[in-house]
Amino acid sequence: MPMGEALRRCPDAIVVPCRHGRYASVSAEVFAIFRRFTPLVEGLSVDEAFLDVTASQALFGDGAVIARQIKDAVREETGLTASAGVAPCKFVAKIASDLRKPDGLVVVKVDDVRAFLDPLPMERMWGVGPKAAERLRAEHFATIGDLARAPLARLSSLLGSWGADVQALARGDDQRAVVPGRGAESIGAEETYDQDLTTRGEVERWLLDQSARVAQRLTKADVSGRVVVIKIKYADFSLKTRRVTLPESVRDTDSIFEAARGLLDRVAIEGHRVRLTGVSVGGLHPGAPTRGLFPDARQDRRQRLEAVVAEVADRFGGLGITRAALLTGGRSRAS
DNA sequence: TCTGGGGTCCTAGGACCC
DNA sequence: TCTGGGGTCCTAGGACCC
Repeated sequence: MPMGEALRRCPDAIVVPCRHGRYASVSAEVFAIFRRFTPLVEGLSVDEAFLDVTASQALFGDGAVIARQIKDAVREETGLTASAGVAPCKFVAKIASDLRKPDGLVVVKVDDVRAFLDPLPMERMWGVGPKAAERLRAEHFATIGDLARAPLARLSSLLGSWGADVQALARGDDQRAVVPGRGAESIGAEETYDQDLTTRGEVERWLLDQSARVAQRLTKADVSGRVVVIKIKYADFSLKTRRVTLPESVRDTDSIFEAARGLLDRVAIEGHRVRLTGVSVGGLHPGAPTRGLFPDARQDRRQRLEAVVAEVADRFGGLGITRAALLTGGRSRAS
């Protein structure tokens, strides 16, 4: 729930700030442990990854042995428990790892895949969320086995072109390879406000703040992007997104904010109650922008300014340096 | 119960070009 | 001058995941 609501209900609550930097560094330690066993590590999120250990078994033992070693190393070196699933394909491994959290280890051998999947509720499947589950349930589907056995035409009429993929997965047929080193495809910042924003000025101030944070993260990750997206959620939770593809990629606060402000002309603000705003940059590629929207000298200064701001934030936490426009008379964040 | 913040992927329609 | 198919890019929205 929004922090404001939590504190209303629980005025004596102790609020502990998130430590994203800490989570990132522990995540790096854990991923480094994974890479001791195979270079084929595909990160899924900060705390989850696929490992292809097919070629590592001669060195370390079979999948179950490797999973045990990784769990032990993670516990010894970071103090964290980890859950693992060992299976012939990604889809089954993912389900297996979810089954006995925390500190679980579930092994599914090739010949046991169908027997393992069949009785599980279909909601266990990756990609079957509340909406799809509701539709399937109405047609009396309940387990993954039901999906595996259904006439394909029936699944296709319910799920469209996705039906065939779902059935293949339900039968344990997943040919997808483990693809290491996939970087982020977009980087964004957003906030839900404790009190709705009602004026364009307030919304712009937050978009500037969010643009600055995105610029910092882009700079730190050494990537730039051409697509700028804004997100506006109203008090009734309806959502609007507007995006623009720029002629050149960007990564500095001013360029991102200028694009965001332009997009703001295309959504209604005055007279509406805005509960959330967000800015993100996609279409990412490695490195600084090759050519900027501004003359070189100016672009160059912006780049250097952005690098310094990122470094200060890195050393002192949060926005060590910020813009004067962000310091005056605004409303506080919900969390 | 009403709803964090960070993402990914897919679809459908429109513009544009050859 | 009109028509059509195919490809690509862009945009908005939705479902889903951690």
